[in-house]
Amino acid sequence: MGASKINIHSQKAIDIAQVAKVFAHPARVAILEYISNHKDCICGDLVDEIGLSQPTISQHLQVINKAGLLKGNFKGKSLCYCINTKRLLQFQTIFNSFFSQTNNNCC
Amino acid sequence: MGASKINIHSQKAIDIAQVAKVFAHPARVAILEYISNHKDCICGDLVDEIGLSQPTISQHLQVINKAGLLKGNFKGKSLCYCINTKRLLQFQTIFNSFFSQTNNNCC
DNA sequence: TAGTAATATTGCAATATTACAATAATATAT
DNA sequence: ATATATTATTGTAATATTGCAATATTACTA
Repeated sequence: MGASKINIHSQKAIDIAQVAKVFAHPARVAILEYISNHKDCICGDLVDEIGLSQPTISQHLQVINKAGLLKGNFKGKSLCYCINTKRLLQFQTIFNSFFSQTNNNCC
Repeated sequence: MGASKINIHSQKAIDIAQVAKVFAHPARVAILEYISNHKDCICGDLVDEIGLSQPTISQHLQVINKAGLLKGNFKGKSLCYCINTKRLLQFQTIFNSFFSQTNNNCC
């Protein structure tokens, strides 16, 4: 019982849900916005900017990264988080195809 | 402490996250697809189609409904669930504006 | 007004997510 | 190599989500 009975769903539905989950938390939305608005890639101050602790930010970054949305130098002192533009476009495509397929009206 | 520290985020980020949450579960994606693919609005067999119990489907429908994505006759025997096209388009607009704003590349 | 057929609500259990303190790991500079 | 500055990981607690059984509600019909 309980949560997560995902094995009964189609792969397509699972994929869409997984993409949506990345954006399903305000912190991750804010992180993505901040990164994209700072071309100098000084991303260490996400903690100050967003107001969550460093481990929490790191966790959210991991979620974003696992979804393939990050690019850059991930290690050391002068690291650099950037948006993976190609992947983001894929996400947009997935969403828009879902939207256009769903945009019927029967009543 | 623990979860939900949403008061620190911008309204915009919260809005996007809330929209995303609707699509962040395969069952809800499947429900939306099923409804949109059945113009006759015979939606009572969502339970059989998706493989979750009636209360669970009802809960997911409630989430979708609270987001404003449903239209139709919600009560009685011959009810009818339909997609609220206008609202869905709003969702699409919100997502696409987020995508286009975020689609930078600094590396 | 019962009876029927459908969805909604409630209560509860299991899992997932979120958040942070403490610690570990990594790369740079001295 | 050691110190420093940064991010990642681990452990733990709290909240949120998911799912179903049991029950309530709702509208239609005879």
